Amino acid sequence: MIEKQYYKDAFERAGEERQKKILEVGIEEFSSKGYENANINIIAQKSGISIGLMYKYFSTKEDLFLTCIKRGMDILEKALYNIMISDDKLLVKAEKMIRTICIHSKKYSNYIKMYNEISSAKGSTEKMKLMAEEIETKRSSIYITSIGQALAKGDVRSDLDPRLFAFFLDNLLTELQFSYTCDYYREKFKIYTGVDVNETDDEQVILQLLKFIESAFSFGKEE
Amino acid sequence: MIEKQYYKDAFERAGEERQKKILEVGIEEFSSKGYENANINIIAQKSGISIGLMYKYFSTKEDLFLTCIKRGMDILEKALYNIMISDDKLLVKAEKMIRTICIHSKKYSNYIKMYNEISSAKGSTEKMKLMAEEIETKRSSIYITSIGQALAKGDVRSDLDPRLFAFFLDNLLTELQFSYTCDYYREKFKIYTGVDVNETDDEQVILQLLKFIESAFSFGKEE
Amino acid sequence: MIEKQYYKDAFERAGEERQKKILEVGIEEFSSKGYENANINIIAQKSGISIGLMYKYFSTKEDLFLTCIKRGMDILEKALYNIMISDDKLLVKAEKMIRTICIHSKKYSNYIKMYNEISSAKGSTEKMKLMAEEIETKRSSIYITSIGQALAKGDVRSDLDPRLFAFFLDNLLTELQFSYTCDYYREKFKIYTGVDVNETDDEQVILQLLKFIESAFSFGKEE
Amino acid sequence: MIEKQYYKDAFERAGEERQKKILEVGIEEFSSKGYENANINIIAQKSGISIGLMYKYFSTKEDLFLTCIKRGMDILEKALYNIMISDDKLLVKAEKMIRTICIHSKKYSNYIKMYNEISSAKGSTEKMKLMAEEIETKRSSIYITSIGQALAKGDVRSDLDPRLFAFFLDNLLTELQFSYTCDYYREKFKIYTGVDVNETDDEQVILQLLKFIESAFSFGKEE
DNA sequence: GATGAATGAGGTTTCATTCAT
DNA sequence: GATGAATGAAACCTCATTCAT
Repeated sequence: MIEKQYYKDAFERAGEERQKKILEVGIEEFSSKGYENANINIIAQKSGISIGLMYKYFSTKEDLFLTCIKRGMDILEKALYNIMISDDKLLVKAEKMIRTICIHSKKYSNYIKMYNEISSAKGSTEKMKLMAEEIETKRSSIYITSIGQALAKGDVRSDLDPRLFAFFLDNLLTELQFSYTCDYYREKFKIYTGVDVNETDDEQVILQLLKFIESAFSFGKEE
Repeated sequence: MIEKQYYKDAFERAGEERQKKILEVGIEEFSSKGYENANINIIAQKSGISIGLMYKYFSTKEDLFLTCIKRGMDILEKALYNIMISDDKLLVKAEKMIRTICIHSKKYSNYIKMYNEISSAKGSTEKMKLMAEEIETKRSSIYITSIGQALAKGDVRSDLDPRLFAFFLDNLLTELQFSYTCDYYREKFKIYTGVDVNETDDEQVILQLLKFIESAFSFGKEE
Repeated sequence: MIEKQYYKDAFERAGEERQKKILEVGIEEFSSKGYENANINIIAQKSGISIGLMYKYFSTKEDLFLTCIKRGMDILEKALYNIMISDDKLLVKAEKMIRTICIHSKKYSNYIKMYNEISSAKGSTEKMKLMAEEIETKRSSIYITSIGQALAKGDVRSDLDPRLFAFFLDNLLTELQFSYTCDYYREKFKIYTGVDVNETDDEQVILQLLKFIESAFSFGKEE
Repeated sequence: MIEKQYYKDAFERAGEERQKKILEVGIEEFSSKGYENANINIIAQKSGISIGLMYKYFSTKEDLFLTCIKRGMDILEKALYNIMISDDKLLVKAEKMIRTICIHSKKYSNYIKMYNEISSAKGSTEKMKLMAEEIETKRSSIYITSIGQALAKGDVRSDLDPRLFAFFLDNLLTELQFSYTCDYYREKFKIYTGVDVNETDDEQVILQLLKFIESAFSFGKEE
């Protein structure tokens, strides 16, 4: 995987302050209105730069969007990465990750919303595919590696396919993220559990999800 | 939950042939271009009716969209419902459902794409919420009831929260649907498993997912 | 002046009940939304008839509008006519008329609003001119005749032009009507007098207007 | 009263030439077709600018309309103001004003038509009310102040209410304006006087109106 | 007489992108 | 580097009127 950049060189030469501002404003705009309804002229204006300069930094609206996504994902990924790098057993890692996601989803809800946005973008361009590749490759390697290690140590059942189990694990965590941040998924969460995600008992959710995952990984494992 | 209709009465009076045509064209347009980029004038044109008449049938673009979604979901739901209504044990039901989803996701990919679209719509209006409520209430009741019955019969571990486990189960199946149909999720699937979803061995995916679910439900269960 | 009808013969053959209903609904729609924004389909619907039948009764939206106007004006004109037919002196008549206008403007505000609407219609068609002719000819004859009689009796100053004075009198009364009913004129009234027309002391307005008119007509008159 | 502006800042930055052109074209369009039937695309085109730029100058069609009105009214108001600022007695001022209105109504007929248009606009928005307030407050202060001064000097009868008399005076002059410019009112004028306003003897109209006003103000005045 | 389905031109407004300065 | 004026295609939605039944 190549670390691709979606901005022009000029953006790198811009001050860090300005970079940060543009991305912050962009993330706010894209996450609240969605890609199609976000207005790049307004993003420029709120960032305190001219629209002309904006196009010196990014070739298209899409590139700005992609750069915002990447920034959001990078921050989130770092948090998850630090957890997974530890020596803990898989299930301890899983627990930490779930807890982190509960906390982070609330704190960085805009990032999750953007991730939700991109995950439903139509007309997957080559750039979008690159983006998916970048984000998901990072994540998947964390999961797959961890499961692989656990498998080698005999910590988990031996008949599981590490890639597919990593996939399922990611699916559950991704949906949990959305449930904490995105309108539709929050509504869905409420319908299933009967309570709004804001007033839910996080511990109960975590406990049950851990049970779900734990058994999936441990079932039939030779002691 | 009230069965809400998003079309005007005039649409009901239109011939079945025409209804079908409009919905087909609409679903194709919405699923391929997304809500924002779909063009209602083109839908009318391709359906062989005037734009004026289109607005006699649906008050707004949103209403047409919602009607398309509902149509798609109803068809899919029926298939799932028939499986869940049987006397099979939970895990047998689960297997049948997973298989059905693999098949249906390919056949009715446009419906899934629309479902993906609505699940990331911004500015969730009251109507969108109603839609979510309708779709998810139906689905959740299938899962929750089934798990509840299994619980009563002692077929599954006794310490699980039926609502949350239903939620997790739905999460896994939803993501599987998307993986079979939506660009971003297909890319993601490929990254995790290493193969394109079109060329993957469905049996392997099904087998592994069943293992994942089976253990989650059965772990620690008293024999 | 020819008494022109703007409806088709079929409208005459329709039951009185229906005629009344259509006109009532039309007046409500036109006076509240204005000519351009009024919707003839809605008028038909609210009147309980089909749009097709509506066009059997009236050739165009304009004709329906004109018929509504006429109906409104006829009712109002009758009230004024009865006052003017009396034996009273001009100024007594004037007082009665002013009082009537205050009362009627409130009761039949929709008629006045339509009159205001037509008086600013653009692109004066031949029909509009006919309408103006009909309404204004009736009114003017009342004023001109009355002033003429007063002139003959020596009740008013001899150097006035009865037609122009009738014109000025009508101007004052027309504006008073509007002040009691139409948004813009109400605002204007408030600005000049300092109080909302709804909370104003009608007697003070009447008294002052009478003074204004009385002197205009009587000044320098030989006793 | 606050001097409100209905255009965006960008309009101010546009060259004076362009501003003038847009307003001229707008006034022509609005006054000839009325607000509803005026076409903002055509105004842009005739002004030699793109529709996009038009919307950089004015947020909505309504704002463009309001700006046109204001421009028209400002010019006219200045003319009236200069007359009223003089040392002349009230009746001399009145005569000058009437003469000015006769001349100006012909020269700036489009402005009067727009004023007529706004005075019958339905659904008076907050902006429309502000407009009314601005225009009428200026005018009323001219009349009320002048009458007040005349009252103080004993030039007019002492038992008149200056605000209401100002109101009546304005009513007469407003109707005169309309009679010289607006279709319906012209028709009405013809019906009352028997001659078309274009072929009428202005002097006779002025003379009679002055008589009407003069007596109203002077009647019973202590010599 | 009565219905109401059907038409389609037309108008307001938005916004990504360019380019002269 | 920086500005922001300018473009114009494109989309949603309305409604007077017709006509087959």
